Amino acid sequence: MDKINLEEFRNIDMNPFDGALKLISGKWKMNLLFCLSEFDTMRYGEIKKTLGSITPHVLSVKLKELEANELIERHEYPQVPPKVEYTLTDKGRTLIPILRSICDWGKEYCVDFQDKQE
Amino acid sequence: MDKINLEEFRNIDMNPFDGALKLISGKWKMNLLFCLSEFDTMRYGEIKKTLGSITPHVLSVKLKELEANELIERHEYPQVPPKVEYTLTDKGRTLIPILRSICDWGKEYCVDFQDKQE
DNA sequence: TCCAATACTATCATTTTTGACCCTAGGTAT
DNA sequence: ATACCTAGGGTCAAAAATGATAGTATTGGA
Repeated sequence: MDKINLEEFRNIDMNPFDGALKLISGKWKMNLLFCLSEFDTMRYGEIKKTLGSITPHVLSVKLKELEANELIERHEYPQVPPKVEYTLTDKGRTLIPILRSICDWGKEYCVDFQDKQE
Repeated sequence: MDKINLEEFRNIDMNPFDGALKLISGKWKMNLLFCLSEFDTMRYGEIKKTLGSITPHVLSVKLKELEANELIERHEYPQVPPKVEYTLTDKGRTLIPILRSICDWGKEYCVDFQDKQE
């Protein structure tokens, strides 16, 4: 009787949210962005070293995706051995506050993660 | 000659960042949190409807993960047909600013995603 | 001549994530 | 008696993401 029309009970536009996620979600992507937000310029090898367990393949795939989405830039120096530097673009830099706040949140709520492994 | 020790060129503590990601990354998870941040209380069916393409199985898996991490709470009403409501916990609510800023970022930088499909 | 250095690529293998589909409980309305 | 309602669970299957491993190019130096 007092049944409401469930077809339109309430709605939300997830598009901008999904759109953002499409660019920044996926393993390693946010880590890469965070790295570059902390250290303006990094070479391929430095990133790899900093992330530790990422494989070269995955790293280059992710770097390419981020570059395709214009969040990072690739600067190649014509020398041997090769030297390639990565930086955030202006668009990428607008993510810095978000990345920082995620890190801060982690500091507050995920500190004891390591030690809790029994 | 001027070779530096690459073993310690620079360092960063990714732990809090990774810790945070561990709780909120993965498909659907942020969407769920975002949903619940927009609508304080939602029933299982409402969430499913709002997210559209999520399957019941995946939805319940994700809800459980978020609950296990104390980001959301499950309130079950002893009635038939069943009624279960989900809300953010206090801890989960601390994510709201982050979720909102991601959405805002998406509005600014990912608006034309839909139309650009040719 | 051969090795070192760097930033990758290519080719699989594997893991992780996601989805399809059907099933259940147990009051209520028909 | 029986279909209906909701919030899932169970069991595969499929797809997507990630990983392992080895290899390439170039040039200066031992």
